[in-house]
Formats: sequence, structure tokens, C-alpha cells
Amino acid sequence: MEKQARRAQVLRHAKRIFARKGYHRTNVADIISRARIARGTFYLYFENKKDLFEELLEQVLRELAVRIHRIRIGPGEPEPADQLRANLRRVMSFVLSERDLTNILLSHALGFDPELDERIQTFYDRIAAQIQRSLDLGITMGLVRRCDTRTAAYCILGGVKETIAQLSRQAPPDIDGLVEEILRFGLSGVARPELLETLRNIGEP
Amino acid sequence: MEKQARRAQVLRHAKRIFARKGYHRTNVADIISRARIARGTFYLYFENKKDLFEELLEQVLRELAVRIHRIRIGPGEPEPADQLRANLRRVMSFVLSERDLTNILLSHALGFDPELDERIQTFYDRIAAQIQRSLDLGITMGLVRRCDTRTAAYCILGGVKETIAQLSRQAPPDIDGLVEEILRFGLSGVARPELLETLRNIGEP
Amino acid sequence: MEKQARRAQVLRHAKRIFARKGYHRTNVADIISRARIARGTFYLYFENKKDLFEELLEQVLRELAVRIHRIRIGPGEPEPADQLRANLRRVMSFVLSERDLTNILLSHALGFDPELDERIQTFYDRIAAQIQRSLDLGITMGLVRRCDTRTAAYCILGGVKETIAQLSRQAPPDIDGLVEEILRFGLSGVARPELLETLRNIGEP
Amino acid sequence: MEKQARRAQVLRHAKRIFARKGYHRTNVADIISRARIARGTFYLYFENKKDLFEELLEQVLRELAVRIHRIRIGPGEPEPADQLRANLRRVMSFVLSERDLTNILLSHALGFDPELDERIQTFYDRIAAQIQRSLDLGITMGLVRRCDTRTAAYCILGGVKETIAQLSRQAPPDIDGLVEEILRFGLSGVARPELLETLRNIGEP
DNA sequence: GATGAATGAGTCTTCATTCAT
DNA sequence: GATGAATGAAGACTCATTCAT
Repeated sequence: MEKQARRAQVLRHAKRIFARKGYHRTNVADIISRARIARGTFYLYFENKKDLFEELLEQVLRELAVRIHRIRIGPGEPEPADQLRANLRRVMSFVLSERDLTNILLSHALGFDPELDERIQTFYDRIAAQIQRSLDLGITMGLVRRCDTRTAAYCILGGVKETIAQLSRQAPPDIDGLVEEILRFGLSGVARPELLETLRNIGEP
Repeated sequence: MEKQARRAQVLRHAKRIFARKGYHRTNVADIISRARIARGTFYLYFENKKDLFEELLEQVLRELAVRIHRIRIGPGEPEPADQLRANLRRVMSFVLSERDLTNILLSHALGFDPELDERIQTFYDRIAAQIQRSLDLGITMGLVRRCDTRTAAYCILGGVKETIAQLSRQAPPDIDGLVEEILRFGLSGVARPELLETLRNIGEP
Repeated sequence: MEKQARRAQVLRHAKRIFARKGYHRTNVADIISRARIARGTFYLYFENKKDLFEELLEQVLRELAVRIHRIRIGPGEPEPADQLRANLRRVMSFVLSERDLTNILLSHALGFDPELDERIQTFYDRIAAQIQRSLDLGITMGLVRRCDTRTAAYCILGGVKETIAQLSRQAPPDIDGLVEEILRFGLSGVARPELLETLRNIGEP
Repeated sequence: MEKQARRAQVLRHAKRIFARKGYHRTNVADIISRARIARGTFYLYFENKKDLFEELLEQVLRELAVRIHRIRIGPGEPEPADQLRANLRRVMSFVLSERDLTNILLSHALGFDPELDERIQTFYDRIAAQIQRSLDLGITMGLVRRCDTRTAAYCILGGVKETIAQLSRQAPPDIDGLVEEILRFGLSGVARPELLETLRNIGEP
């Protein structure tokens, strides 16, 4: 498994450089000098520069997707709000542990290849759709106020993305507190006003 | 001023191409062939390719900044919520009228030059700060519930950005309705629960 | 027409280098240094290295094709043998005046691109077919002995090609004499006419 | 001798690939994957890629040379024409049995290395010289008409080469018939014997 | 002997920018 | 001012060959 290790090594270095300089300002020369391999070795492990970049991108998308669980309703399932909280925590802690990957996704992924743009857009759209479905479900269950859930979904997604962007820029604060703050912001926003009295206590002792 | 007209003409063409293909995939050749000027002429009007791109970027940032007014409290001033609504409307209608510029800002601006990244980040930070100040003010005035206004500000900013991104992708829907939806989402989120009863009527007859 | 002149200049230099070193051992660097142009200038005039090479090749094939006239029978037309002689003379003098081109065709054209190989093969096949048609006509007219005209055609073509190859290698001799020699060989072979009666039966029962 | 067998195996595979794709478009990777040996192993058996190619080339030249016997005059020797016929038959049947080698010689050998070009040229020159000597002898013996034997030799060589090239491209026809056809062409040309009297004066004062 | 991962020199090609006309 | 031919630095990628295991 030496070979895989070497490959992972190159990926690790490339990740860091791509995160700092973006795709276009990163040369293959940069990567190989950091990874201390020869030019040809690079092409032994990766089809080309774009291929490597895409692999990193796929990696973030995959890892993020894994951490976002569908909200489940039913006996034995945690409270929806708790499921949301868990989702956010998983995402946030991943972001913190993989700032470079996050940075690549947020700052350098968009706009350099139509196909890849599509790929990313689809990823976000899927998440937005998932949020929207949860909201629709919440309305049915009487937990969420009536609203344009599509717009609300994008507002929530956007809010999370922006907070994450901040997170990847600055020293990592108290994740749990941050998550609570976002949750409260989001929930109070979409919850049915009549239920606000009840929901207000979510996440508080 | 013939010269200024010519220059504007080039800017207009470049804007469209940059919006579609991004900075790196757009050649000077693309621009000059669209603008029907000679290669050399391009450099009479613009320092270089990057310069032109930055000018477009400055343009969006400027236009957006102009449309975002500081919330003012005082006798004779409109309700804060109405001021928010007006801000959002101005921004949204600008986005709709200048989708290419918006697209450049949202999809192609980040990550190709550290200096420019800084410039854009500062722009967003300034807006976030402005939102945060408004929230802090709202708290003081008893309109906004106590919360981490910094995080809330980024959530609001993110939500608006994401909605705008959607807007620039799809056929323009009912802007006013969209604005109300965002407003309600945001206000219900940050407003003091005790005031929700009152705020709920915002934007409704 | 300055531009065409420059282009022709590059073609001229490239022709010489390709003739001496072949396609693969010739670098773009070789060509541009000989032609005293910058790297980029090369690509201003030619799609790429292969493109330039193919253009030279097309040029030889075209020039040769133009010099090989179809044998015409009819009142007012020269004797067939004279038409053959004229064809050979035109081809031979072209070869002499364009030794580099000839060399490219004979030594470097084959086997570096399937498509091009096809192109060249087709060219030769067309000439062989033309010769064969003339032979068939000659048989009909009682000028040519009965034989496998297809094989005879390839023998004639091969003989001419080989002589040309010699021509392009060595100091140019008396072209007219050479042409006569080839003609006589093609028409009557090497055997002493007096002995043909005997030899004619060779290999036949 | 296991080693020799292995080596021959590689040669066999390489021969086929070189014949199809030529020297430059054939990678060492192609060869080793076909021969199912490791990269390093290749270099145990051959100095380098060129070396292997040259070995194949030497092989054809050697095999061909072996099959071309000098024409011998004397009591107990077969008729010169029969000796010619035997030569042609040996060469032709070798060509048929080793089409790949023939193809390498005819299509891919020339023009990729000056030294090798020289080698091949010398080979052909030697054959041409041999033919020429035979012709000169034939003249002395009164079998061959007076002519420029050098040119005639190249015509004969060329005719044979071209026929062989056809042979290696197409389905193998009746070899013996082909040989007779070539022989007859060489000996008596294409003109009807009855007309030779007239034609003999062609081009002469 | 055999292996195949590693090497890096060698090439082509692109494209923003310049400058003589 | 306008032009567009010319420039050349920069960068991606290939592939024959080596060498440690």
C-alpha cells in the first residue's frame, strides 16, 4: 500500500497549495516541489492537474454529503431540531479539520470548468432540496410556519455557507455555540409563530 | 466623448464574456473580437486584462454599496423594516438588471488574485458589519432579541447572497414577493419573540 | 501581401529542415531559429508542427499531380510515347528543382500518421491506376503486349520512384537522357530484341 | 536457452507493433504490455528502443540479402533468367511470410536516424550494383541490349520494391505468376515486340 | 534475473503584452 | 489614435531510461 500512501502524500500537498493559491496560480511545479517528487511521478498518480483538483473537490463534496443526514421522523428518532444540530456539528467540525478543502470548495472551485461548476451547483441544489423537503415536512407536522420553503431553504443554505466561510478564515471559535446560534436563527425564522414559545427553548438547558 | 463611449463598449462586451466563461477562460482575443477592436486598441483603454476585470468588479461592488443604505433611526425616518425592505429591493432589482455583473462577483471573482480577494472580502465584511450594527441597535431599541449579532449578520448576508445567486441563474420571479419572504425569514429569526406578534404583519396588507 | 511572404519564408526553412532531419527529429525550435522568428510567430502562421508538415506534403503531391497528364489518344494529340516522355520530364525537372520536397515525400512522409499514410498511398494508387488505364488502352490499340497491366503499372511506378530517389540524392545528371533511358526500359525491357523471340516463351508452357 | 526464447518473444511482439504504428508512435509501454514483461526487463534484453528496432531491421536486410543470389555464368549453372526467377521467388515468399518485417523496412525504416538511413541506402545500393553488374555481364554475353545499366538497375529494383509494397498490403496472389510478370516486364518491357523495331528509335536522332 | 516506481530532459503550445507602422 | 504582427515567458505533458528492492 506504499503506492497509495505516496499518492495521498501528493494529494495532501496539492490540497494545501490549491487552497492558498487557487487552481490557476498553482503550477504542477509548485506541487511536485512541495511533494518532493519528480515531474513524471506526478503524472504517474494523476491524469493531469485538473484531474487532481477534481479529485480534491470530489473529496469535499463526498465528505460533506456523508455528514448531512436526512431528517427522520418517527418513534425512536431524535427530535428534528437535534438532528439539525447534529448535521451542523458534523459539517462544522469537518470544515474546521479540513480548512484547506473547504477553502478550495468555497473560493476556488467555481468558474473554471463548466462541467465542474455543474457538479458543484448540483451538490448545493441537492442540499437545498433536502432542506426544502424537511421544511415542507415540518409544515405538514405543524412545526414550521407556512412560507415559501424554497426561498427559505436557500436562505438557510446561504447562512450556513457564509458562516462556514468565516470559520475557514478565522481562528476556530466555540463550534457548539456557533451551531446553536445558527440553529436558533434558522429555527426562529421558519418555525410557526404559534410554536415559538415552545421552540424557543431548543438547545437551551 | 467618443473615447469614453468606445471604452464603455468594450467593458460591456467583456462583462458578458467574463460572466459566461470566467476570468481565465476568457482571452483578450475573445474580448477584442466581440468588441470589434484591434489588439493594440485594447491596451489603449485598459492597462491589461486584469485591470479590465477589476474595473468590472469595482463597478458591481460600487453599485451594490450605493444601493445598501444605512438603517437610520429617528423622527421622519421610515420604519427600520421598511428600510431593510427598500435595501433588499434595490439590490435585487440591480442584480436582475445586471445579471452578468452579479455572476462575475459571485462565481468568478474569488480566488484568482489575493489582492482582489481581499477587496471582495472587505466588501462583504463591511456589509456584515453594517448588518451587525443594525442588529445591535435593534437590540438596544428592544426590537431584536439578544443573540450573537455577528453570527446572525453572516447568516443574513449568506441568505441574501444565496438567494441572489439563484436569482441570477433562473428566470426572474416576483421580486417583491421574494424580498418579503427573505425579510420575514430574517426578521422572525432575529426579532425579539415578544415582538413577533407585531412584526408578523410586516409587508402584509 | 507581406504576411504571405513571411509565411512562405517559414515554409521554405521548414522544408529544408524537414527534408534533412525528418518530422520527429525536427523541433519547432529548429524551425523558428532558422526562420528567425519567435515561437509565437510560428503559431501565428501554422496550426501546429504537424499542420506545417502536412502543408508541405500536400504541396508536393499537388505539384506532382499537376505534372502528370493523362495520356490522350486522338487526332492532333502527340504520340503516346511522347506524352509519356513529357510527363516524365515534367516530374523529373520538378524533382530536381524541389529536392527537399521530394525527399520529404520519399523519406519522411510515410509512417508517422495513419491518415497521412492513407493520403499518400491514395496518391500513388491513383497514379498506378492511371498508368494501368494507359496500358489497357495500349493493348486495345495494339501498342502494348498482353500482360498483367496492374503489375506492369506498379513496376513502372516503382522504377520511376526509385530513379527519382537516386536523383534527389545525387548531382543532377542529364535529365533528358535519363528520361529516355527510363522510357526505353519501360517499353522494351533489358533483353536484346533479337533474343526476345526466344525469351518470350520464358515461364510459359 | 530460456533467455533467448524470451528475447525472441519480445522481438516478435515488437515487430508486429512497429509494423503497424511505426517507430515513433510505438512506445516501450506498448511493447512490454504486449510481451507481458516489466519495464526493467525490457532493458535487460535490449540496449534501448532504437536498438530493438535496429535489430529487426538488420534481420530483414539479412534475410533478404541471403535470398538474393549472385547470377552465375558457367557450365552447370542454370539459365540467367532462371536464376533471376529463383531470386525473385525467394524474396517474394519471404516477404509474404514476414509481412510485418517488410512493412517496417518499406514504411518505417527511412528517415528517423541518419546512421540507419545510411545502412538501408547501402543495402539497396548494393542490390542495385549487383543488378547492374549482371546487366553489364549480360551485355558482354550478348543477352542484354546496350543501355545505361545503372538506370536500368534502379528501374528494376524500384519495380520489385513497389510490387513488394503492394504484396505486403494486399491479400497474397499467385506468387509464381507475379514473378513471371515482373520478369517479363523487366526483360521485354510493355511494348508489343512487333513494334519494338519502330520504337527502338524513339528519342534517338 | 525480474520488477515497476521514479526520474527529468525535452517539446509543444498558449496567450498576455508590446511596438513599429 | 488605431492597428495587428511579433514576441517570448510560462506551463503542461510525454516517455525513454534508471535503479533500488
